[in-house]
Amino acid sequence: MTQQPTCFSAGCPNRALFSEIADKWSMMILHVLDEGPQRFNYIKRQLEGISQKSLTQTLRKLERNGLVHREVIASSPVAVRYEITPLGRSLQSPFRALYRWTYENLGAVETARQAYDQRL
Amino acid sequence: MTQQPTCFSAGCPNRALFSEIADKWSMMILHVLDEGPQRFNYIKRQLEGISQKSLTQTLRKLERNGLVHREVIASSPVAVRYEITPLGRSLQSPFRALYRWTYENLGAVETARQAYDQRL
DNA sequence: CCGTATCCTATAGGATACTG
DNA sequence: CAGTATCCTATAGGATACGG
Repeated sequence: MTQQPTCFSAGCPNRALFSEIADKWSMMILHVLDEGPQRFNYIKRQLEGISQKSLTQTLRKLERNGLVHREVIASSPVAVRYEITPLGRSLQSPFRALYRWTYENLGAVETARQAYDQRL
Repeated sequence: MTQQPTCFSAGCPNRALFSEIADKWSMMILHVLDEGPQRFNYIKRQLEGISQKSLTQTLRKLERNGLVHREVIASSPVAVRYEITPLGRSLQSPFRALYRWTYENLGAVETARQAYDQRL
């Protein structure tokens, strides 16, 4: 254990939380909601390739973890607003740092892949 | 598309790279290798709960993406050294930022979960 | 010691159909 | 519109056995 607290044990709640949080859809949804509150189908249209089921599941997970607020507006037909919470907002900068890394280093990674694949 | 480049299309290589990179085991392996080059079974002992198969797969993926260097030392029995590359090192700070977030906000997340679960 | 090969199971997640 | 319910498949990943 170093002074920077890290945790490798199987039952570690941080490890579990990391697994829940660091997935593609969560990151993309929070990014969409960063612009402002949005409705279910608007989010769905932004995320090419997501199924309705996956979107619902991911939104529920985000809501349960306190990263997104869900508000039902009683109209006909019903409308639902999803809004990022302050806690969710605080997760943006780590996410952006990771995204920026992929953006800046994609070329290096692809070069490495070609080198690896040609050594076969 | 905002000025901060992000990409939501299904075929986006950044999106794929993010999915490959942002997993629990990759993050933990890079952290272990941050101390210095290590051997297969040492890494395995650090990561409670990982199977040999998963460790091999993840190490290969890291190697292919240029984040880890694998060196076979011809002895008997054979030894293998895994070493983090400069590219791998550059990924550490985004990872640490994400880990730090889980560490600092675990309490808030757990509170949110209790509130959510009691509204049923 | 460091794997590969095989089998097996659990889970994620797409497609589709239906509802308040 | 915003889901829920069901089915179905693909993939991840553990357990085990064996090999260089």
